[in-house]
Amino acid sequence: MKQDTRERILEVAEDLFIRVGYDKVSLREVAEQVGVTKAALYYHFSSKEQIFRSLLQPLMDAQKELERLLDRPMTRQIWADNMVLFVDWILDNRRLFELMQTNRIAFEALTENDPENDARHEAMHARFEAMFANESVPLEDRLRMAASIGAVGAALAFPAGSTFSEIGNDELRPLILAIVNDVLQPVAPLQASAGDAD
Amino acid sequence: MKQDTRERILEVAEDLFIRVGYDKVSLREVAEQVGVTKAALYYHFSSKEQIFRSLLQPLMDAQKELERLLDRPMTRQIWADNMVLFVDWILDNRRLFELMQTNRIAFEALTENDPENDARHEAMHARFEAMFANESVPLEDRLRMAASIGAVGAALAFPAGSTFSEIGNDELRPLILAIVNDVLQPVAPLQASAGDAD
DNA sequence: GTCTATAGACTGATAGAC
DNA sequence: GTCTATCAGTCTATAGAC
Repeated sequence: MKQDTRERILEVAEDLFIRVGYDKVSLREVAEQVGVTKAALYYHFSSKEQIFRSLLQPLMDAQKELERLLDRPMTRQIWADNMVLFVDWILDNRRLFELMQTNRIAFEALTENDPENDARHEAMHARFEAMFANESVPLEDRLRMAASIGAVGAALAFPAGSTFSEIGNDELRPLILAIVNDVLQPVAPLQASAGDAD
Repeated sequence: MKQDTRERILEVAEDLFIRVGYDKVSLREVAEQVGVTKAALYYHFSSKEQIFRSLLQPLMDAQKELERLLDRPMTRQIWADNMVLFVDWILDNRRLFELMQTNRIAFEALTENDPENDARHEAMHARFEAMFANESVPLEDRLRMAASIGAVGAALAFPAGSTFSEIGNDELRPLILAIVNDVLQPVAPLQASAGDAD
């Protein structure tokens, strides 16, 4: 029953960071809920930031893949292909995605202090901005690309409470892909969403 | 040139809250950038929270209207009508919307301390949750309603920098309404987006 | 209206006993 | 590995002079 303390810390921290917010959560609060003292936390992690970083590690890893995807010429069709991968990743990391959504600013500040990932993260930001500002792509297309991300985000972690959190991935996936398909309206329908259009 | 100090405080605070985050911004930082001392801030506002609250006041006011809209039976068509109003409101309050998006948690915590608006805000939350959990409405429809909000949000305040902030409302409005239309696929096309479908 | 100075309450983090 | 005790730093907010 008494699992590894390190993992209990991560669980409690993730829960509090999502519900209360990273900045507002004190280590005293985390320690209390885990059932140890603050000092015990510092045995397992070198800082509060390290706890946050540990939680976000899978996201940092996925960033490398994302970088590769953003390197292709951006058309609606290619973007639609990317979105399928994006949706699948999010479905496999729903809590993590929620953590990132509710602590966007703290997450950004994090990478700025990270000498290793900072360059990569900043490059990714620049790539996004360049993509959305690229006037050789119709404004409508760029808007639809941005909107498709937002649509997926809201479906999986709606601002006002995680409303669809009890719906299973198998049920959500085709519905979300169909929505993405409708937003992007690519030439060919997305896999798994064929025949789903209205 | 030297406008009212009170307004300069609000401007600087809004900018910093959006870029740095409400929790991370200290009043010392705000005062410095305004060109006064912390104490001067307290002459104009009773607390840090009051500054935030002043910035969010238009949003609190809009909440009453929102409440009315959510009180109708929820079909895709009605939701589509609501979204037109929602898009128009956001287009008229883009900075404010950005402030709310980047400080979602701080915003939520705010209303919890507000005896007047707390009941209203909580009721609105409950209404949203009930709406998205209402199993008499097809899951697909509920997902599309949530997604339409996210799509609009991302188009107007994308996580990675406010990318479309230099595009004018007149240009954005029909494009965004067309996207909403595609997400919701109501029986009749939305106004202003007719003939825009693929 | 704005200042200097400071109170009072946290916070993240460390030292050292067990 | 976990504890008690404590430090140094930062924050919001206030008191009182000008």
